[in-house]
Amino acid sequence: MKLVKEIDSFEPKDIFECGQCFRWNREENGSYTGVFSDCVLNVEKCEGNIVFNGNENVTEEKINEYFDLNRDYSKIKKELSKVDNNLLEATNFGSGIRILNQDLWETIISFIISANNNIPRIKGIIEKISKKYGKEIKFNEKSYYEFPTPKELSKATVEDLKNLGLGFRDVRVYETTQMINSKEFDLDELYTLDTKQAQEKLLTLSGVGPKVADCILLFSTLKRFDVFPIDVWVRRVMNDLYIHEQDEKKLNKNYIRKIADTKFGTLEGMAQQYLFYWKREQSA
DNA sequence: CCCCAGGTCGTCA
DNA sequence: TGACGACATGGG
Repeated sequence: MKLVKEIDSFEPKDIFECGQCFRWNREENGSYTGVFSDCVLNVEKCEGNIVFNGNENVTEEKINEYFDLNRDYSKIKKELSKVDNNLLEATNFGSGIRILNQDLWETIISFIISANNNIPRIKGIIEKISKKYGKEIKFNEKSYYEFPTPKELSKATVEDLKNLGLGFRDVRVYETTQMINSKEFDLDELYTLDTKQAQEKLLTLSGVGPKVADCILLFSTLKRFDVFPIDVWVRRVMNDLYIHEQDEKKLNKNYIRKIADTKFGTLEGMAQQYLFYWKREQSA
């Protein structure tokens, strides 16, 4: 299928390289190709329009949902840019960011793998998992692979996972997969909980701590903006911009979170993403 | 050889 | 609670 849309606040590079997703890759012409659910899709910006080119499973409805097209990002940026000059600059820099509605299960496993890891390697591991345990999809003569279902991934032993290069995360991915596949952990229940409760429930999964839980809440279909994932980059940018005191407070996550709460309010998750992308691209 | 990467977990005070 | 080291792997 092919679809052309005029969309405000939509820049492929900003969306796919702001750290929220791991299955999108840049093509030579600057477009991006990726896989979500059973869809393979190429996204390109041409003279202000967004061109979507995908396999037969892609529909406009799925695109609207996945790319969060029913949300007014101009309004969010306007709101955040009123906070201070830092956010003004950060939202201008990443003005084409949209927070994707990614599959909850896939997001959980992806961010467990992200722990103490770097983005290129995270992408490589997820690709290997998909290739080995997910269904093949053909698109333009090439093979792509769906991210495996819990049932499909539950066939992987700890040893299998280790061989894919997961490092010390092999046991955690294994245990969490078993918990979800057996329904001991109910994914659907998360949607019924408020953010705080959902956070606590996510923490019961193996390999999910505060940072990973917040990323899951922010980047999946759970879509909570009232979280503030703190990793090394966010800590760095928050220290640089807002904390000019002793080293003790600089290292304190709760202190950073409190500043984020009071400054950014219920949009703190969005603020985090603009700041993360801004800071990381600058030092790249 | 070092250090680092979208941290979590177990342990110990 | 809060600090601290271990934990695999690959790239710079």
